Amino acid sequence: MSDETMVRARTRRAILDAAVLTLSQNHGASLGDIASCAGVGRTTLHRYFADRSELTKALSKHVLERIETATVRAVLAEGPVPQALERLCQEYFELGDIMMFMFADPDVMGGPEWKEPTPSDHALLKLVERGHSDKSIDPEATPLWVQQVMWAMLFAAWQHTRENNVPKHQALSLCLRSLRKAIAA
Amino acid sequence: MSDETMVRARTRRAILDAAVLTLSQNHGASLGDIASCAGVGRTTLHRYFADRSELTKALSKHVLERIETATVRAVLAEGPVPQALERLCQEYFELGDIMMFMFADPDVMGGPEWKEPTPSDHALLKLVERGHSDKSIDPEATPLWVQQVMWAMLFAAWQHTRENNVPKHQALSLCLRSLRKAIAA
DNA sequence: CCATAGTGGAACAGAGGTGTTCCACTATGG
DNA sequence: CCATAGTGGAACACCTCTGTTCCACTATGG
Repeated sequence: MSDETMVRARTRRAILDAAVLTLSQNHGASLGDIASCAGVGRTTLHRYFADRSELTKALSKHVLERIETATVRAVLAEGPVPQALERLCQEYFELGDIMMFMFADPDVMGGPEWKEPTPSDHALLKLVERGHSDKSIDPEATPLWVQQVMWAMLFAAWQHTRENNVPKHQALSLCLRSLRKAIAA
Repeated sequence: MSDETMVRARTRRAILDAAVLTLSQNHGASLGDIASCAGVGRTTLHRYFADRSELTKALSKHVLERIETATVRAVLAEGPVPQALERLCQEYFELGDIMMFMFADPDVMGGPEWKEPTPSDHALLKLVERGHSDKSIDPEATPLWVQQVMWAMLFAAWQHTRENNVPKHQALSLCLRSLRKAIAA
């Protein structure tokens, strides 16, 4: 796994990134579309991922990893709860294509690793509980609901930039403001 | 168009409803899937909609109509702004499959009638402006952003019932509460 | 220089969806 | 009763995507 050549690692990464980008725009894209988006022959794609299901599996793992590292970077355990949640949103907002890809292609989130809570889920759970303790989060808002609302708001922000040609920073600003108010005590 | 037999009108409606239901769950469903979900032969489906693009077109129109009637029922011009928005959310929430279908199948929203603002869009625009006038809506929240957030919250609520087995009334209650707070002044 | 890793393209068979035609069946109003 | 509207299913050719095989090409380190 990790004893791959530099070249192979780079190609592998290029294919995964291209898959995210292509599928985020066109859910029904063919493997040929993905390959050419990655600047790679379809044959080469099959050398790295034998069939579509394997690509999907790797893609799922790839997305999870990106989310995990983004969550870690937000250091949710530190500072006031509202600010921590804001940092998390900013990190997730940066993921961009990854996010829209998740919404556009629900099949990828069908694996067993998406059913059970990830470390990210746990970190957010703890954060919300902390917010309940120090009265900074609406007691009616359960951790699961906060999570749903956060992703929905991020989706809204990206959609806002796409459809209404709003600059990213402005969309993010609106997103953070609305989310903060929505779940405030 | 309107001089259809009762039988044909019923079958046509059954196919459209089945298409919404099927495609909301499985974006890549085949025409055969849709036909059998409607309790109809694939041949019959082709009698009503020559090819897939015609079905998509009719589906787009169907969805728009459902949204329009829901908007009308919310009588946005009457009563306090927050309550009016709440009524709108409740009406949209009732659409259920229609909503999730829209998010699951962006292709349907690609037609020209989705680019330019619909009567529903206009009604919501006026409502938000009224909310700005009487200080009941956050002045930073533009009509377009309010719209994005509303749909995102509705999506979150439906997702919340699907994934977390939360009763619909509870999800709707959370949705209304969070939306109200998010865009309040 | 050359052995090897990495790649692209052509070609193939298989699977599944699509659109069409044709025929047999059922129900319903005149 | 029977003519007609409405339907379902089988069969068909067509298309696209898929997964695979095979061969020729390029680059790079020893």
